[in-house]
Amino acid sequence: MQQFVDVILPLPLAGTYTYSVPTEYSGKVVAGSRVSVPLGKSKHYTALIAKVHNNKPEEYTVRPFTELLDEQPTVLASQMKLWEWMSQYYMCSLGEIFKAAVPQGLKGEFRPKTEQHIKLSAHFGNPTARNLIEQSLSRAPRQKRLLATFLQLTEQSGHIQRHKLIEAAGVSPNICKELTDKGVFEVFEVEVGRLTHSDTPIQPQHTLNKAQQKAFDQINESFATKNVTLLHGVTSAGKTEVYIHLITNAIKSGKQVLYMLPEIALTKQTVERLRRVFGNRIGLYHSKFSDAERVEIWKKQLSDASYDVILGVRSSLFLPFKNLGLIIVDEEHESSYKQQDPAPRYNARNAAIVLASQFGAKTLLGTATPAIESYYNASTGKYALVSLTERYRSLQLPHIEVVDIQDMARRKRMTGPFSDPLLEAMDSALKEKRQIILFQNRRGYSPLLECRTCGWVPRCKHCDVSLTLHKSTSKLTCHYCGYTIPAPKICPNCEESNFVNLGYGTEKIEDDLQRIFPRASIARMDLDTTRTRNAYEKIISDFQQGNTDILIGTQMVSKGLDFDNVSVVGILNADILLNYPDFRSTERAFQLMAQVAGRAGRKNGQGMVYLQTKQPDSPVIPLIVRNNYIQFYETQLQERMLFHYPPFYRLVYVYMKHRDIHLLEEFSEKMGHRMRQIFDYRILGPDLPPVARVQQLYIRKIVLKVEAELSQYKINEALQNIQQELLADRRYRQITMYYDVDPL
DNA sequence: AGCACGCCGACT
DNA sequence: GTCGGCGTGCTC
Repeated sequence: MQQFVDVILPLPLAGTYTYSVPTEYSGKVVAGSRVSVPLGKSKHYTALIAKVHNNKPEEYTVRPFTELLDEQPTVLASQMKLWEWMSQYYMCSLGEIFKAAVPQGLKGEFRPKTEQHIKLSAHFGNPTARNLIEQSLSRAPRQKRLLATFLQLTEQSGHIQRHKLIEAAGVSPNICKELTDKGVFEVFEVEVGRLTHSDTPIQPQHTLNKAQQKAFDQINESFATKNVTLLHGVTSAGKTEVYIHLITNAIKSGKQVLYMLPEIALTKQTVERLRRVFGNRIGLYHSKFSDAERVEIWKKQLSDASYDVILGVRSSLFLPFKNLGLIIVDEEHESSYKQQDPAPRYNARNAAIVLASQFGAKTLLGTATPAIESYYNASTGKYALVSLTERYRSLQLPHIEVVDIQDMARRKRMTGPFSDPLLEAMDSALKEKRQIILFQNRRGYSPLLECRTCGWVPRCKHCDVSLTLHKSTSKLTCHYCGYTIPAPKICPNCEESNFVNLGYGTEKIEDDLQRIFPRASIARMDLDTTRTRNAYEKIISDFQQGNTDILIGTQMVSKGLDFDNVSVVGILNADILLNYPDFRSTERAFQLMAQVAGRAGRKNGQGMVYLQTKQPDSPVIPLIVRNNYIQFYETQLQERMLFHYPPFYRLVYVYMKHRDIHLLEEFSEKMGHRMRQIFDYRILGPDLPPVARVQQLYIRKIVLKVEAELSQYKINEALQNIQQELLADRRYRQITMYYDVDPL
């Protein structure tokens, strides 16, 4: 009988596509195997078989697939089960999950990962191209813009990733093709990534101290009755040691373990600690790994010699497992477990719990500052709760001093962003050869450049935000889309040269500090200084070895770094965190400040934390000072209940994007109206999101708040029906819509 | 996503 | 009339 396969394509297409099975492959195809399929006139893709069947589709002529690429499935049935749950719950296509889950090397046509880059054609010098802009492209504004963007972005390198160029110019890919067809651009492929390996000799594991042993026992006990356990352990309580013992147990009973960490906590330190115990039985999965290595790990997981332990980031939960027994989600409160863009917009912590339950495995969530939702689940008995309150080797918690910077400024006791008490503490720390960490949640030099004469502020031309000055490169950059222009010398509005830098980014803080402490060695850790994996490791190891006295950073400095010699931590401006316009701002501020504070006072006495703020009376401040999580949790829970937020209500954000603001407004109003008919008071908006325009596209957002006990399945179904209904109108076809379920 | 098709405005 | 830019819609 003629066989057919429904396949998932690595494209943002809603459903599956059906191909016939060529006779040579009949009986050999199974779900999870990859096939090469033709699509459209000349394209070929690597697709994944979702289903094998005998039902011939009647509405169109079926084409046969070209080649079966696997003898054995590349994606196991257990993985597909997770994908299906994810696609339903997070309202995204299987294709989008396929794209995110499977390394490029398994999707592409067997060749190593390449990127398409654009350069000017050989006979086109830069001057010729500029000429072209002026003259022959005068009737093609889109192509002109693309070429201008190209010239601007490739001043030094001469080439750029095709995708990035198209995005930066905000044009459709067609425009790029046209310039290529014309012979202005040339496309060439750049290979990316190669793998590395390291070996650490195996050492016996440490024994647990009394408190750790107690927590270990309680966790094992809890697993008898609960599927999920929350380990609430103060910073430096040695949670990792407890994890190691749990992992050892699981391996002994023949099970696999997935140990997840947020990206920035997965440092060399953690890896080496685990390698010392588990040697080659542990596999790493990190987003900065080359694709070749990721393919290798994937294949190893499919083989009989799969790793016992996978230590990895968010996406590691997509790896093949055959016999999963335990998932550990460390720093479970971390927002980086939530993928924001692109789809699938999933929360890896929650998806891990689903994955574990599909295997009949247990999940352990660990953190010093649990997410409100997680602690709520623990207190209602949905999760078990285990506390670890004693710091390892009885380290003292740091003393936190709140500094009112408004009052300090009035009394002339501020030097730029630094208060006198902080400077004095830093001065004596430096004299004692102790180290300092300064935290400022803003990168760049200055978030706002303003003309003193006329008040002009440079703004991104694609997005609805002001540009941040980066002094080291003399450029203004948009932190949303990356749009970059040279910093102006005179104001384009009034032609005066009278700029003032308002606010402080990490770069300016580094600058100012070097002037105050000229002999101190200062390092900065933020997105700009850690573009490559090596740069990141170098900053950390330099600091650890004492080569750096002061480390300035964004939230990167708050995570999983164990430094023994830090005696002073400065939180330069808590107000940026506290004033964030969002229902989670207090939670985030508490978590971040508690984590940053936890970096101080590791050895030799008590550390000091200086918490600078203009709002010393904010109710969350004393809770941070006393490290009182429980009270913080209770006040937050009250607010969440009062204002209908998680964990009592579930949120779904509905986003709509389009180039034409009028069409978008009309559509979003209709959408809001239709949603209200079904969900009534649970609908807010449509509204403008905080950044209402990104890369030439206008954005509107509708918020859906539903009682947590209502059926998530039915809600998603209703939403999708409304979408289908409204997009049936041809005029709205071009509007992009997507959902963010359980947003952060 | 990427490509072909076809509408429409500009210019010989 | 024709050329070419660029939006639209389809791909099993």
